[in-house]
Amino acid sequence: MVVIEDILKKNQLSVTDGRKKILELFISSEGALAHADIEEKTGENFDRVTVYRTLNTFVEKGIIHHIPTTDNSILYALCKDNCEAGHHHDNHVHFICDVCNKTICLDEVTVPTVQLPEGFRPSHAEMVVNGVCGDCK
Amino acid sequence: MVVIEDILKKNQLSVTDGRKKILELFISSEGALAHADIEEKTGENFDRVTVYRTLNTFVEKGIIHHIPTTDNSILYALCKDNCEAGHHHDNHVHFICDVCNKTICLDEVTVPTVQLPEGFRPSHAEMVVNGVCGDCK
DNA sequence: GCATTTTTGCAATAGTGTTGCAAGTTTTAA
DNA sequence: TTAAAACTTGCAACACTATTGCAAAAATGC
Repeated sequence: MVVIEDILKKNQLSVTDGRKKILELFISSEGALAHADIEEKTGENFDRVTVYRTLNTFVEKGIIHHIPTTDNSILYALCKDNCEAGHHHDNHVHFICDVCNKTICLDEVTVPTVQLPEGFRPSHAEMVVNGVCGDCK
Repeated sequence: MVVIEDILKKNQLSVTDGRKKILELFISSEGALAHADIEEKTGENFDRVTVYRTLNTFVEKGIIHHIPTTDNSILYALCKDNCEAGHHHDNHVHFICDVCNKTICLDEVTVPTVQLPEGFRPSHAEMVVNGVCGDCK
């Protein structure tokens, strides 16, 4: 797939097998992925360390973003096109399905602003909703 | 302090040095605490395992609750009185100060409901706001 | 194609959380 | 007050997750 190489090149990254494979995984998967998912789905082809480094690189370049979770695991999902290196626009709500356990970016649902107490100034807000997703209902 | 022992007894827990010390810590600290904070602040007096088990016990009994974080660490904070074992009422917004790094429960700010896409049914929502707190402003 | 730059894999290390078990402490109730 | 029962603790061992340094390998630029 040429498209995948282009994404890497556009972000000034060397095109390597590992990066292509991992990026492909993100593109073809609906929900968010954890490090463990990636290791599993890429088979035994890559070193754990390579996966970690690739994920970090992708986050730095703004190709994927970090998703907050309630249960203390790290999840990643593809960024939309308006994300740039070091400046994410991922202010949407994340949804975790209690049934299929997928984490889904609700790109069309933005995090609402809340009224904070006197003296508090917000800079960023995250929201995670649990429940049953459209596929599992 | 007699009050601390009463809290433990009310929750059918044996009164031990470790539990008293850790509960005291929570009561006297403003923000949320991580496992590491507790180990640090209780000195070398307790085993790591004891701290883990005490925290789990407190969560089960509804004395403290789990706070979601963006950065994959586990934080705990005191529950308000209306929390009971197995049934938390901690649906308030949590605030993380970018300056002092404290995590604060905004008990008076409840998590807003958002409009989800067709077919999604929510069961629970968490919200974490970053920014500058009242003390650091 | 060759030199430079970047990435990878390995080994080692650190952090975090859990479990089994024996020893110690707290509770209960006589 | 004391002894048995119940519970908690500390230790050792283990598992999982993540990071770093370094040499070998691959990708890039010319």
